[in-house]
Amino acid sequence: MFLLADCNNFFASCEMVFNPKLEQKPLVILSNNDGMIIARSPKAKALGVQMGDPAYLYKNRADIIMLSANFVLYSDMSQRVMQTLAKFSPDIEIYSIDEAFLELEDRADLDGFCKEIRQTVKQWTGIPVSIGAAPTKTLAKLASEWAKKAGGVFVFRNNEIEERLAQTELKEVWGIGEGLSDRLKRKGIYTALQLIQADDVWIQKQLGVTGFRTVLELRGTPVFELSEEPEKKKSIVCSRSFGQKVTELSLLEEAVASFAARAAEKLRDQMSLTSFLSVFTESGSCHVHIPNATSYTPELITLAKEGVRRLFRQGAEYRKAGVMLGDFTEDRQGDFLTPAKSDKGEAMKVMDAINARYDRPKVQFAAEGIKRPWKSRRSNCSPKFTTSWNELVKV
DNA sequence: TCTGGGGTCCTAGGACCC
DNA sequence: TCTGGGGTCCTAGGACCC
Repeated sequence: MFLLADCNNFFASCEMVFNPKLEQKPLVILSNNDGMIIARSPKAKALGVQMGDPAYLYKNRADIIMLSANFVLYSDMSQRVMQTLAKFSPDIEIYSIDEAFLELEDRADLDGFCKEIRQTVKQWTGIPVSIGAAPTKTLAKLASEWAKKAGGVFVFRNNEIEERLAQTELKEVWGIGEGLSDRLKRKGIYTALQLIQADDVWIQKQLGVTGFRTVLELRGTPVFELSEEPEKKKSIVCSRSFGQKVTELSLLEEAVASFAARAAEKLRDQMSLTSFLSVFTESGSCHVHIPNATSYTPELITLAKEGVRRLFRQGAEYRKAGVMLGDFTEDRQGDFLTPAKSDKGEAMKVMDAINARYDRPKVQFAAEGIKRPWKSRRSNCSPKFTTSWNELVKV
């Protein structure tokens, strides 16, 4: 059986753990730059606040608490939840910041086991989770949604498929988004049950092979396996909206240098080298092939700055920019002109180690800027309760 | 007059996920 | 006036190979 453990209102729940007064209030968490709503507490949902709503819609609502996103806190809390879940099965796939699949043998008391998991996560971390259990990952995803209305746990076996799927709308299904859902509706398919009863060839034609796999899973045939090892990324992006419009080239250079440095950190973290860099703004992009694959921040900063100089137009107002890395390798293909050995890698290791160890100020490159007027707005952010000695929760 | 059959790689765009 | 930041996979079509 596959279990999907899904944290309820995850970002809002993280805030409530350290500030229980928030439990009584409509609470929303804002995206970077405080632009839009990316998480809502139950009370905020009850008021009709939608995911993705722009923040300004609620600016004058004194009853709604709005917090800037505190991703440092959320990812630390996520790790605690995942470590707790891993105690219950060695076969665990961390699917996203707030979801994990577990795979285990079916058992008569599976319902009780799921309740125990839920209880333990709540007690050890403070985070409420919903758990769905089913013979396939796609059905487990559905079950976890039903769990939210069934006391937190829902165990789902093959003999209930028809009955349940008859009441399941297409867009609730993992892998079927709004586009495909609308397309199928126009063909007269409204429920998941109608979909799994359709003709195989027809389904493949409408949904492609990915959609067909989803249908097999809905029928109770496992297709998607648990992937326990996090795959290495094939591309890495770092992009941000600016806190204020940027019109000066020097500031735009600072920003992309800083994005390149963050992307390079992620690249070294998965021990890859990149041979492709792209710089982009709202109005265009500039791609560079890198002959000697690298993860050395200064080289990437240089390329990013060159790229943005080519994109820059005097008089234009820039609201966001980003850097993307791609075409990764693990080994450098040497050439006669590049020294085989250098201390570049060691320098990056030391820098990464210092930055991992200390909260702030971080070691950074001068090119990333000091004052950074382009930084995203984060006007109402909670402390880093669990990761900064200066911001520990006070009791 | 009549003209095959089998591949690969790359890219852009679309769809989806959190 | 104000609206994030990441990722993945698949497909079709073009270009090319023998």
